[in-house]
Amino acid sequence: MPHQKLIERLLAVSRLSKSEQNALVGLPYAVRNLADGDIVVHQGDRSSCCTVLMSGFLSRQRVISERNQISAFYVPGDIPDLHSLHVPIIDHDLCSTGPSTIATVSHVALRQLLRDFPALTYALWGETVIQAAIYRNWVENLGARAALPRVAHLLCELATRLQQVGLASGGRMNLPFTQGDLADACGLSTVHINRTIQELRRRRLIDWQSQTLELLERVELEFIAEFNQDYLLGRPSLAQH
Amino acid sequence: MPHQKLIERLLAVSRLSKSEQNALVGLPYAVRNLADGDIVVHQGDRSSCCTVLMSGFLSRQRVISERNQISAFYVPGDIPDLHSLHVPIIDHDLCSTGPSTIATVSHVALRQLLRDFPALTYALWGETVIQAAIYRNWVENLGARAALPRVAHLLCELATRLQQVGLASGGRMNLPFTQGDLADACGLSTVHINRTIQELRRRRLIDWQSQTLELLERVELEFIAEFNQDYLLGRPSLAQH
DNA sequence: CGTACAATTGACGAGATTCAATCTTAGTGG
DNA sequence: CCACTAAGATTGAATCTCGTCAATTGTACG
Repeated sequence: MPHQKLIERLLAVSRLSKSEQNALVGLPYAVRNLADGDIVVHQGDRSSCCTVLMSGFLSRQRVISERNQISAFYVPGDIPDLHSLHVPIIDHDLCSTGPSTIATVSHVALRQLLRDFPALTYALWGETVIQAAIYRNWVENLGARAALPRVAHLLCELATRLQQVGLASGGRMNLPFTQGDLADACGLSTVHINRTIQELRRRRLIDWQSQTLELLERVELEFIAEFNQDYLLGRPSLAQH
Repeated sequence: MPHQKLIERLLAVSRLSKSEQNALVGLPYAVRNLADGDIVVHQGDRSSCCTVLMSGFLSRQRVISERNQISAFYVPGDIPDLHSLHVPIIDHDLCSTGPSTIATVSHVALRQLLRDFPALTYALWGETVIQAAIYRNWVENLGARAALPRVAHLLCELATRLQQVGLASGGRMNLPFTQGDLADACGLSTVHINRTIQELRRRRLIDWQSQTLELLERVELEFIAEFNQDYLLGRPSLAQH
């Protein structure tokens, strides 16, 4: 399987031996470049391979009540359709937000790998556990937070995930999202997202221009968002106590 | 591990050999009875065992922005804290809604079992995949649907999950939830939940009294909710084509 | 330099919240 | 068996957050 970012992520979450890492690296894969808006997998497709995001961003989206709802963003190192190994019918569009690069690995090859290295099964299960925790936090975000803390929470999450794979330092990151994308993810209208972002700017909490987002007052922002990064760390045990 | 409902669920999702089923059944466990409102696991606890819900309902909840947000309901056969095997620090309260019975299985015993029967690792991973799909649907529900379809969708989901374990037939089920519980799950106020339920009653879509919910016009209700049960089935492949 | 798309702004409306009161129901003790 | 109590369900009124509509401005790209 490709790419150091995935290995980085998995190592952050699980302990993998050198041979397991090598087996991952040795997986056959195909690389594909995507442009903004390209759809990787369509809703209804039957999938026979998994996708590893190598660079850029993907989003999972589906039209609900005539509204395009984004239910997940993916950053490099993520495997957005890992679940297709269990449930091959895809029920969302997976699409590139900004240009991106992906690698695809066939289910067949992946299953063989997991048979040979059971610890990898466990490690990938751990990936699913973290993805579930992210969804859970989105549920809370959409269910309980007003617009400002809701947007703040999403930005904190993205910043932390990008940091984990070395794509954000000092709170600065490249983010090719439009305000419409944010609106679709936060369950708000573009108009209201616009006003919310302006408010975040006015309070000097963020700086966002020409696809570069900078979190200016990280502590204050995380306070407003009630953000706690523990759910993104596979091993909070190391961060605690 | 205890209980036929879990086996039923796992069999619905994965193929398990007799010996694997027997190994599951043979796991040592402790049974506990809970009263309404009892907390199984507290936010912040370090968990050393997993919980299998045998009867009744559990809910996962946490206070977000001074609001109690429920991010999941669990029905018999579910393992609400399966993820604690990977991330032992629990970041939500898990509490009994109505009386319930649970069985606890130590992580140690479970890990040993998974070492002996790799197929069970895969099967439990599949459980996590389904739980993630449920979260994803909640994200969409909270992000995109107005109150009426939102409540309808939740009721359809619960009915389907209860059906899977034989606890709902003909759309009738025992449901010990208060309107406040629904409100916490749907991200709405109790007042608005009340009005929404009245509207569902007025349209003769549901009948709900003395803890018994009946879905009267299932097709119509699912249409309003845009509900599709595929995400709850581990093997949509069998339901399709 | 025009075109298309994203961002911004203002005015208005609707869905949902809040507050507060009342009604209903189930459980309790006398 | 019934009054008493507490929790849940219901109702009305006022309010507010956020959505919709529609127009305008800004910006990247050919």
